[in-house]
Amino acid sequence: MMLSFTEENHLKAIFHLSNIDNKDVSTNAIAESLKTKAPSVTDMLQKLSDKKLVTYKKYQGSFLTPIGRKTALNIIRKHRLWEVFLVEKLGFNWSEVHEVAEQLEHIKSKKLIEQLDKFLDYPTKDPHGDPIPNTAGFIKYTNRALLSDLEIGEKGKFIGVKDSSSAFLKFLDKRKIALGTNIEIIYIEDFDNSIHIGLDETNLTISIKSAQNIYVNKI
Amino acid sequence: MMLSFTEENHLKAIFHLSNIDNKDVSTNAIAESLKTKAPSVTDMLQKLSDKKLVTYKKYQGSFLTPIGRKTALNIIRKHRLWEVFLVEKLGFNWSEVHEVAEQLEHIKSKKLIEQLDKFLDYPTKDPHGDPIPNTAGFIKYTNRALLSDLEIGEKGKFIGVKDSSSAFLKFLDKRKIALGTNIEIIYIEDFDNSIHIGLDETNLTISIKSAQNIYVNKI
DNA sequence: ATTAATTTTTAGACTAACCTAAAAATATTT
DNA sequence: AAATATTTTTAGGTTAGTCTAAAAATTAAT
Repeated sequence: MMLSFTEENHLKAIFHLSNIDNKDVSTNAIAESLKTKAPSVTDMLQKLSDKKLVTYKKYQGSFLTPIGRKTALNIIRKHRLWEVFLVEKLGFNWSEVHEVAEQLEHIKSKKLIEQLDKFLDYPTKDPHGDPIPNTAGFIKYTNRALLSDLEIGEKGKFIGVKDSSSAFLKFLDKRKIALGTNIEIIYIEDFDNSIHIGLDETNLTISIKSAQNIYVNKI
Repeated sequence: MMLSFTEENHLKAIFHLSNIDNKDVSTNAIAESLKTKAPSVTDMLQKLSDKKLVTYKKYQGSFLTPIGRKTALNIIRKHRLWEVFLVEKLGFNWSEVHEVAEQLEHIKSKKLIEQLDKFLDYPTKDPHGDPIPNTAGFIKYTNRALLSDLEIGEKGKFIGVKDSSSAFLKFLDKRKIALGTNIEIIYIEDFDNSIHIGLDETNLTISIKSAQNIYVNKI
C-alpha cells in the first residue's frame, strides 16, 4: 500500500505515543506531536481507519492495528538506519540527524534500505541508543532503566536518551556525557531532587528532569 | 527559497529541455516530460515566473532565469551525487538508480550534500557519465561526440549515454558495453545505417538509434 | 447529579497540484 | 490570405491536507 508522507507521520506519531503507556492515543496528543490541529488529525484517523491501519472510535482515541504497527516500525527502521548513516559515514553529530532523517525515512525503495542496512553492517541501535526494528517489524528493547530510578550508590552505563531533542543532546555533549559513559549516583539533593553523579573522570550535578531522560543499563 | 517537489521537477525539466537547443521550452514538452497535462504546466509556469525562476510570456514558452538555472543545477547535482552513492556504496546497477535518485534529490539539507560529496571523494561524473555540477551551479561538459558521428575506422572511448532509460542501459549491459569500453567503427551498413563495431574483445552490430545515444571521446 | 470545562468532531473554507472541456492564440497549409 | 490544425490558456472542478469556528460528546468539578 502506497502511503503519503502525512499518513506515515501519523502512524509514527501514534506508535510513539501509544508506546508510552500502551493505551489509546488521543487526537490532541497526535496533533501536538505533529504540530498540526485536532480537526486535521480527526480526518486522518478516519482515513487510516478505512485503510485498516488504526482502530478508531469517535471520541475514544486510536490505536495501531498489527499492520499499522508493522508499517510504523518500518518507517522507524528507515529513520534509524539513516541516522546511523549520517553519523557514522557522513560525520554528523547525534544532535543534527533527526531533521534530515525525518525526510529520508519517507524514501520508497526496498532495495535501498536492504543495501543501506548491509552497508552499515546491520546496526542494532541508532546514534541515540534506540533499537533498530528488523525487516519483520520486530523491535528488541534492551533491559534499561531511567537514571532517575537508580538509588544512591548504584551505577549504570549510559545507553540511550528518552528525549532526543537537539537541545537535550547538546546539553549532554557539553557535559561530556556520551553513549557508553558510566554514571554513578553519588547523592540526591532533598531540596530539589537534583542528582550528583560521578562520571568516568569528573563529577557533576544534573536536574531530576535530565535524569528522567537518560536510559542506563545497571551495572 | 523553499520549493516544492513539483516546482523543483519543473525547473529540472525546463533545464534538460532547453539544454537540447538552448531555446525557449514549450508547455507541451514540459508536460510530456513530467507526465502531466499542459494546463498544469501553464499554472506552474505562472508561479515560477512570479518567483523569478523562469521567464515566461504567454504562448511563447519559458526559459530559466540565472537563478532558476542555478536552482535546477543544484537539484541535478544532488541527483547525480546520490546516483554515485547508490552505485559505488550500495551496489546498485546503473540501470536501477534513477528512480531512487528522483526521490533523494529533493531532500533538503545543505550539510547532507556537502558531506555526501566529501564521502564520495568529490566525484565529477555520475554512473552514466554525466558531469556533476559544482556547488556554484557550474557544469563542465567534456569534449564528447556521439558514436553515430564517427567515421569508419575511427575509435572512441565510451564515456556516457544520452538516453539513460533503464531499457537502454540494460541493452548496453547485455552487450557488455560499459563506461570506459573502447569502440571502433568497423563498417556502416548502407541499407539501414546499422553499425558494426569492435569492442575490446568482441565485435557486434548495433542500430543507428543506439549509436545516437552513446557518447564517446575520440581516441 | 447538574453544571462547567475540556476534548473531539463537524461544517465549511483555503491552497497546491492535478484534471477535462472549451476558448483563444499561434502556426501551418493550401 | 483564408482556412485549418495545433498549441496554449482559461474556466471550472477534484483531492489531499491544512485551517477556524461552532456543535457535540466526554470528563471533571462542584
